This record gives sequence, structure tokens and C-alpha cells, in this order.
Amino acid sequence: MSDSEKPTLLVIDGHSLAFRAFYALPVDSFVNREGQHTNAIHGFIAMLINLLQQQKPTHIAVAFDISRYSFRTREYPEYKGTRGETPSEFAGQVPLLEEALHAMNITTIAKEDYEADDILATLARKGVEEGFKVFLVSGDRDTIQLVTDDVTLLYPNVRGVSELKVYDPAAVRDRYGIEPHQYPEIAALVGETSDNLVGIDKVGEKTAVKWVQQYGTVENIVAHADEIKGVVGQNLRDQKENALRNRRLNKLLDDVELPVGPADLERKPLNENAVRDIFARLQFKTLLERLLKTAAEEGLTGGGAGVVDAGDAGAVSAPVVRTMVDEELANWLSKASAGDAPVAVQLEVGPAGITGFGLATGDDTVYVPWVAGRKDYEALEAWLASSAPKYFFHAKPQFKALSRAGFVVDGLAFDTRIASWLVKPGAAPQSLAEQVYEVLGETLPVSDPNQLVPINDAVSPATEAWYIRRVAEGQLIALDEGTRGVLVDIELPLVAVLARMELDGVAIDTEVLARLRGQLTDKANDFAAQAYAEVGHELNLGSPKQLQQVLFEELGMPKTRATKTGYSTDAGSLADLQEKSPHPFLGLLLQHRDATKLKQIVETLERSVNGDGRIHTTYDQTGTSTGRISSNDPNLQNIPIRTEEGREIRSAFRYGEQFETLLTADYSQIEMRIMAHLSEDPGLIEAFNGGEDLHRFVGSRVFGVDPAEVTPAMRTKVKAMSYGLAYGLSAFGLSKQLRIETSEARQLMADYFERFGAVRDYLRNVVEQARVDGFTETIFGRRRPFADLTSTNRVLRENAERQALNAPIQGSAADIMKVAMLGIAGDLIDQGLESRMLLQVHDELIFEVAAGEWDALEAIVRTRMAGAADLRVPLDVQVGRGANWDAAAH
DNA sequence: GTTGCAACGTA
DNA sequence: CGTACGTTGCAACC
Repeated sequence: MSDSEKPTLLVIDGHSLAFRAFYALPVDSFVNREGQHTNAIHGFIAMLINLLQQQKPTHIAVAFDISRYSFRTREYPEYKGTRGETPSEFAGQVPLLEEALHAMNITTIAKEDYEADDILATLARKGVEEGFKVFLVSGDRDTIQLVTDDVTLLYPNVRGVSELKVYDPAAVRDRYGIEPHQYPEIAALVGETSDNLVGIDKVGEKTAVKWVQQYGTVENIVAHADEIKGVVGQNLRDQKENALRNRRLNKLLDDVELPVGPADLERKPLNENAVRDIFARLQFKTLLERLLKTAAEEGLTGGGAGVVDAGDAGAVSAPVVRTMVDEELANWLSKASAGDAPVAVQLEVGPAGITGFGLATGDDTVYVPWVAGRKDYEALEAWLASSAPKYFFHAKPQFKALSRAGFVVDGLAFDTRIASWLVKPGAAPQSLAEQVYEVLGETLPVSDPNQLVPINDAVSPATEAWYIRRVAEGQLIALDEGTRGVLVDIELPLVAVLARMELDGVAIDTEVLARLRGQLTDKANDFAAQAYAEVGHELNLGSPKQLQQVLFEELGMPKTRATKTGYSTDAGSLADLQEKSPHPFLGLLLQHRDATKLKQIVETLERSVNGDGRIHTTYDQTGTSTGRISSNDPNLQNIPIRTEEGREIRSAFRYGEQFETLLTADYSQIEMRIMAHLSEDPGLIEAFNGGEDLHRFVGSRVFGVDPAEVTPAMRTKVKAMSYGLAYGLSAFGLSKQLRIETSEARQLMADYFERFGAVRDYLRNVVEQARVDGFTETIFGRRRPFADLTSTNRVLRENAERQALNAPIQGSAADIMKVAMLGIAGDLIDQGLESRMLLQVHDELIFEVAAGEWDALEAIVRTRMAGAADLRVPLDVQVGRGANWDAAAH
């Protein structure tokens, strides 16, 4: 019987593979809604599906250890003693994995007092005796001893579990220079760190192989120990007990009594309902599809046995990384980027800055070591500064590091992190490893503190670059035209602009902040003392729990809106309480809140001031679902403005020493203008094309009076209505905000839409279209996907509807601002100006104006902002000048 | 030490 | 029962 006609038995060491998968996949990105980590299960099952497809085993089993104790730990308590605690995220995954395997109708075997590898050994021996071709899968190198012409070992390599190295006798001879059955002799002499088996000092693989080739076994080597010269000979004589013990322990038992034999392990159809249940619980949607597809293709019973050779065992391997500098590097760069071929870049950054560059083409990887201040890298420098296309994963921080190191960088042609955000703007940002897994279905190894086989070297930045390039190619083909346009024309060029803004930072007058902090501290203490006096005792005014105790129990006030943890004490609820049950404590509490909130903001800002006297925020270009950028560490997009004291904080933001003043520029009513454009409502378009104040104009239409007769109350109402429109405001919400009856709010909305009907039609249409398409789109083609518009859950559906009607409006405004920023940044460079764009607050930009540049800068800003989009209404830009942010507001 | 919540600052 | 964010302190969890 030839091999290809033999039945195939596949036996997997379950723990070993699950553990490998655990370390190969990022633990945090695989958590189901119960909070259970699932990365090991995911990796294991992905590997299993590959194996089923490739090997088409007719018989299959998965062996598990029952505990870390076995007959080996009884003989040698320190056995595997170097292994640390099982990570908590791993615990709990094995029982679920077993459950999934059972649903797939795959037999699992465990045996008290033995390790899974002993089960592999036993099944391998019996399988061969019964005429099977046997494949073993294990990450434990001891299983190499089981390899024969009929038994092949599939061993996960450093890249995790997506790719298995095929060990047949030839491969073992090739790798170790010995026969497979001799492997434990080598391991016994050398020792095995992962098993806590200490070998003979100074004996490495080469010496051990030599001895084994000469004497055959450890026993025989020890018997001839006195023939061996030198220090190693002496070490052998001194430490022979170690080697003999190791050899006893690393021999796998192939006669373990098992409840089943190979013939009992025939593949059976999976239990589809059970599989669907457990996979749903694990939230493995893609894997479920793959599994069911594989099972269907195989008719669930398995086909003929396949023979796998190393050549088609999995995905392409990363090319070996070559380190190069100087001329070799120069030549490589010019060849790699010939014909505008993209090169992926991944910096290696240590605490002190850049330490190296990983570069990759489609089939080549290069590592360039670099020390801060090195100047003899002209070719690299020139290439970075050129427009030669470069692919990055998360370019902005790397651009900043490059800039700090004195490099100029241009030619950003792809950023895989931004690309995945554009496709799934609501999803959590992924690590590179996660992207590799999602886009390529491969695993990028991460450092493994307790691996079965030590991986000493982390993945080279060059190898990462190689993955980045492949991820980018994978993403690129999947992008629709609009998304690609937003990426290439807006987001990618914006990276360098934001990097520059972050590096520049904004100057801060710390004396202003210190004075404010003092004032606010006094005020807060004062209000607190008065509040304590009102209730007769001290309490933590910042503790919702203690506040509830005082308000609802001690003072017996009526209960407010319920929260998850009790009753609300927010400003709105306290205002309601003040009406229903007036008490001085309430006002004091609110004033205390205001003072402490501002104080806290001041303190945060003070802590954020850098050694250069400036605050450097970080913009998150992938932080929102709509296309806006967000700001953090610190957030400079929520600095107070509404109260006088809040504005004082803004007065601490000033221009730097080499500059003349600050310029602020903002779009007025940009979202309403976008609504006018998108809805093509004639009334609204007229409102923006005339000189009349928007809310006065709208008020006159809604209330049927002359613009001059629109009262402040009328203006307030239509203003709230107009602003609320873009958020999906309801009559109920409007009534609450304006503190009017719901019926009046409803009437107001009806009157509003009577005059501006196209706005209502547009908003309805946006949601309807999104329901059909599954996404909304901005003026520039930025998409936001929506899943819940067809949900049967009303809350989910209505939330999605409001988001869907807001997304094109907020998103288009974000696009317009980004386009304006690009135009301004380009003009500043082209005109050689020293003035700098420092901050962006959604519809506002703040600039530091260099001496004598005011007029030029104002012209650029006005032109670029007003001209960022061609709408049916003009884009109005307000510009202000002042020594600080508050003074520059107009 | 980490996490979820309530609260609140901005556009 | 109004969109989009980030930060904070408290309370409860590990």
C-alpha cells in the first residue's frame, strides 16, 4: 500500500498548540462579550482548519495534559519548574477549546499522570502498526524522537501557529545531523531550559551530536566517559547523573493505556448546531464560516490522505533580514525604489530615539542600524526626503522621531493603521500583529516570556516592514474609490502636518495658570466650607454616593433621574431640584463643581507644559467615527470658553517668543451650511446668501414675522432647533432643552419643517439610503458603516439613525477643515513663511504669527478655509487677532 | 493596579 | 428621548 492510499491519523498536542497560539496572537484583541479571552482558541482552531484542509486526515485526536504533574514530576520535582504561572488570560481557554472540539466531533484524550506527548507517542506507535500514515502536531521538541518514515512531526515555528515546519527523518537529519530517535540523547546532554532540565556544562549541540554519532546513546557515552578529554570530559564525568536523569525523563512512553485506539478516531461529521452555539459564544464569525465551508467541501467525512511537503505547508515566509549600511544600502535603496516601487518602513525606536530602520520591498528585507547623530547615511537621508513612495504602520509618531533626529521625510504613500480606520472608523485601532492576522491571516510573533522553545530575537523591524507592505497591498485592493481618495488626498498628507503641529506645540503663560489655580482653589474651598455649613457636616462633594446620601436622605429631596448606581446629581438634575425643593446647598454644590472642574483643568494643563514652556498635544487621526481628529495628552479641544473664568484659562495660551501674535480662524455655522448644501433647501440657501443673521432669518420664516421683529426668545428657539437638527433631535429633547412643553416643541418643529421642508426630506433620505447601502458618505467620499439601521432593537436602531444622519454633516465639516489645513500648510511652505499652525479645534485653527507676516497669513487662511470646498452656500471664515487665545477670539 | 461610571469640558 | 470626543475622581473590582 502506498502512502497516498493509507489512512491518515492526525494527533495534536492540545496544550502545547493552544499555548503557542496564545503567545502568537495579541491577547487583548480576542475577548468575547463575556470578557473571556479567546486568542488561544482562535489561533488553535484557525490552525486546525488549515490542517484539515491540507492533510485531509481520515482520523484525528487532540491530546491534553490533565495537570502539570505527571510521573516525571514525581521522579524529578523540578521538572518544568522554570515555567511561570499560567497567565490568567490563558486559564479558562482550554475548557472552551475542548468544548469547541467536541462540537466538531473531534476526540480529545487526556490521561492522569501522563503528558500529552506520551499520548502522541502511543497513538503514533499504534497507528503505524495499524497501517496509518501518522502526523503529529506539537510544539515540544521531545516529539522529534517519534519521527519515522511513517510518522511526520508538524512543528510550529517562530511565526506562531499559522505555519508548521514539517519534520520528516530527512528534515531532522538536515537540521540536527542525527536520526530522529537520537534527538533525546542530544537534548539530555545539552539540557532543555523549558523543561528545567540542566545538561552538561559546556556541552552544546555540536559536542552532543559528535558524541552521539560516536557512541550512540547517553548511557554508552557515560560508560565511555573516561575516553573523553578536556574540560567537557571532566564535566561529563562530574555531571553524568544529570544527563542520565534527563534521558529517563525525555523518553516519551509509547505504551500508555488509552480508552481509544487509532481506528476509533475516524473523522465524523461535526455537530453543526453545537458548533454554531459555541462559535457564537466565542464570537468567531469568520472562523465559523471557514470551518463550515471546509467541512462542506470534505463532505464532513474526510477525503483521501494528502501528503504535505514543506513547500506548501503555509503562507510565504518573510525573507531573511540582511543588515546593511553605506554603499550597499545606497545601492539597495535605488534598486528597491526603482520605478516608484513602494518600500515599507518601520523604525526601531529606543528610549533615546531611533536605533535602526527596517525596510522592505515585496521580497526583500533590510535592517539599517543607526546611532543618533550619524551623518554618513546620505543615501538613506535623501531617500527619506524624496517623494519615493513609503508605506508605514502608524506613520505620525515615526515622522516625529525622524524629525527630532534631523531627518526630512516625504512620500508617505500608505499607512495601514489609517487605512483600516477609514474602512472601519468605529473599531478600536489595531496593532500591527492584529492587522497581519486580519488582512493576511498570518501571525506575527510577539515576545513570549514562557515559550516552549525560546525565541531569543524579537521580530526585526525589517520583518515588520515586510508585513506592513503586504498588509498595505491587501488593504489597497479592497478600498473603494472614495475611501482611497480620502486616504491619498486628505489623510496621508495630513500626517506630516499634524506631526509638525504636535512638535511645535503651543506656548503657555504658566504664571497665568498659577494665579488661576490659586484663585480657584480658594473659591472651591470657600464654597465647600459654606456647603458643609448648610448640611451640618463635611462630606466629599465629589462623591456621587455621599451626595445622594445628603440630598435624598438627609435633606429628603425628591428623587432625580435614575442612573445605574443610584440617582443623578448632574447639573441638570440639581437645577430641577432647585426648582422643586430650593436649598442653598444646591447652589453651593454647583458653584463648587464649577470651581473644582476649572481648577482641575488648570492643573492638568500645568502638568502638561513641557520644558520648552509649551504644551504638545497629540492628535489622534484615527480617533473618531466621523472623520474628525481628536486631541489627547492633554486634550486641547475642550478648553473652556463658555464662562468668564473658563475664558481666563484661554488667556494662558499665547504666542512664543519669536512671534508677533496669535491668529484664530473659525468657520461660522459650518454644519448648517453643509446641511443647506446637501439638502439644497432654497430657504436655507437664501439664508446663507443674504447678509442677515442666520437665526434671525430662520426665526422670521418660522414665526412669520419680519427679521427685525424676531425676539430674543424666538431666536433662541430656532437656534436650538437648527443646531439640534444635525443631531437627530426629537421634540422631547427640544422641549427639555428649551424648558417648554413637548406640544410646543412639536409645533415648533412642524413650523420649522413647513418652511424648510427640504431639510427634513434630506435627513430622512440620508437614513434611508444608509439603510440600503449600509453606510453613509461625506461630500469627499468618506464612508461610515452602519449595522444597526435594520436592527429589530428599537434603541439600537434609533441610535444608529441619529448617528447616520449626523455622520455626513459632521464628517463633511471635518473633511473641509482637513483640506483647508493641507492648503494652508502647503502655502506656508511655498511662501516661505515662519508662521505656524498650532491647534485645531474642529472648526477653528490657531496660528502663531511671525513678525511681519500677519497680512500674508490672514490671506492664506481666509483663502484656503473658504475655498476648501465648493458648496451651494459660501463658507464664512471669522479671523481674530490677539496676544492670547482668548483675546484673539472675535 | 485596573475598570466602569458619572460628570463635564469642547465642537 | 441630541452627534462627536477625552479627562477626571470615585467606587468597586482584582
